[in-house]
Amino acid sequence: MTRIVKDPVERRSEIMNKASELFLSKGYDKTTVNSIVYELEIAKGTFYHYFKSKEEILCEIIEESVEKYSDSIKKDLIAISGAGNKMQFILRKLLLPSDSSDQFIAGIEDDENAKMHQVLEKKFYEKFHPILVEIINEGLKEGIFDIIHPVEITEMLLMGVRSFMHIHIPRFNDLNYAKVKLSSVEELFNRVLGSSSGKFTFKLFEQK
Amino acid sequence: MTRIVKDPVERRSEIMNKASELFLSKGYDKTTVNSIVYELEIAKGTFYHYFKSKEEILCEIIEESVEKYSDSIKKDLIAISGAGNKMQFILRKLLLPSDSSDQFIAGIEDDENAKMHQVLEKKFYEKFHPILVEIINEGLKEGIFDIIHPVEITEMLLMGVRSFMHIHIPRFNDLNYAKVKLSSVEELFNRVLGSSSGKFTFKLFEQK
DNA sequence: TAAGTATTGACCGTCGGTCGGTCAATGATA
DNA sequence: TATCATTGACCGACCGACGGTCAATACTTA
Repeated sequence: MTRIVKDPVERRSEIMNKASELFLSKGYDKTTVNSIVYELEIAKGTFYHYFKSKEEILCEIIEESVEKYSDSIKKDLIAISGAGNKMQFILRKLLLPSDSSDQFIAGIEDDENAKMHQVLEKKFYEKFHPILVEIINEGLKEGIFDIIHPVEITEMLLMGVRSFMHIHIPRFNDLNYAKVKLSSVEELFNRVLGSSSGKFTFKLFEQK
Repeated sequence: MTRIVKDPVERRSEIMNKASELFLSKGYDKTTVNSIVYELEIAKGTFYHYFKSKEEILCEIIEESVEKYSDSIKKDLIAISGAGNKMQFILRKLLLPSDSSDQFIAGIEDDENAKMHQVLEKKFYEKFHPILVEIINEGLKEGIFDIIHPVEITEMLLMGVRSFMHIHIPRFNDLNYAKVKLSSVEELFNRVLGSSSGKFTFKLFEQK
């Protein structure tokens, strides 16, 4: 029973980091508060001094994760001109896990992680829906998009594409497979945003 | 401790019915196996004689529920001619809770029901995706639809519309609200299926 | 030294799930 | 018809694991 006192800010993030790690490797349900506490060599009471429940720490981890991710994308978007290019950029980001420092976004095993998945998708929607709507409105002003209900249609597209990702991304190392799936997304967005009228065409792949 | 023996088939469905009732009213997580067993006045062992886990009975309930629902829609579809009409019919069914003897489909409170929601959406997708793809292929042959990747795009649309439902249906008693939301779905499908080319136009509302 | 707070870990209630065993119906045997 | 072995529906005390609590305790700071 060696008692170690740390800066509360540090301790708090220490707990969050370990919890993240375990949630990602073993899943939310199968990660027990006891195991978090055991690996950090702290008492259970310490955990509950910083977080009021297991669910709360999950929400905070995901909130932080999604926010960091969306902030970095927002920053990149500033440097891009034109709604068409912005939309293309964000679609690539959403579909290609790429440089993800954030592993939560790319995807988690769905079974036995229902709670985690639910919280993630909700936060994801909250952060990205406004971004997409803004881009679309910009495109409407530019006259390259053509759509009557941008808010609602973006809702459907965003959630649809997320589901699509969860189904298919695990197989994206097969390049032909990935190509067909990404072409489908291209087709969907080109049609829906009215850019098939020729004003703009999405290409999710770089041209060779 | 009065021991009552029943026809196994009857007992089994008795347990499933009570579990359904409780899952819907209190949610999956908050429904304990003990409470199911207590209300039926049977022993816990009896429950586990019929079902190997709490999750198993959830899966069976939802499987049965979704299957019943999709079967009834399939039956109705036979009597409808033309892919356009079929698509319109099925969209209405999916978006308007209507006559739902099946309460699971219409929607369940999402928080604290992550598991239930996950299982439901998966089954829902499995049953309805093939139906939609078939209708679209029919429409392609008829020449009224125009789409390159029907399988993939149907995946995205189906899941997108489901999410959309879960967000908005609770407020569908406000008619103006419902009208805007349904118009959005109309717009989405008209565009995506190429029916904006004039060959077919969806109308989710009856014309006045 | 007093107040405040970070830390401890024994303890709690509840949950899903187990298991040895009971009992009535069934059907073969003599 | 009387006997007995077999089956499987049913029972409920019990279990381990879980998330969560709380009074005591050690450390920091004013």
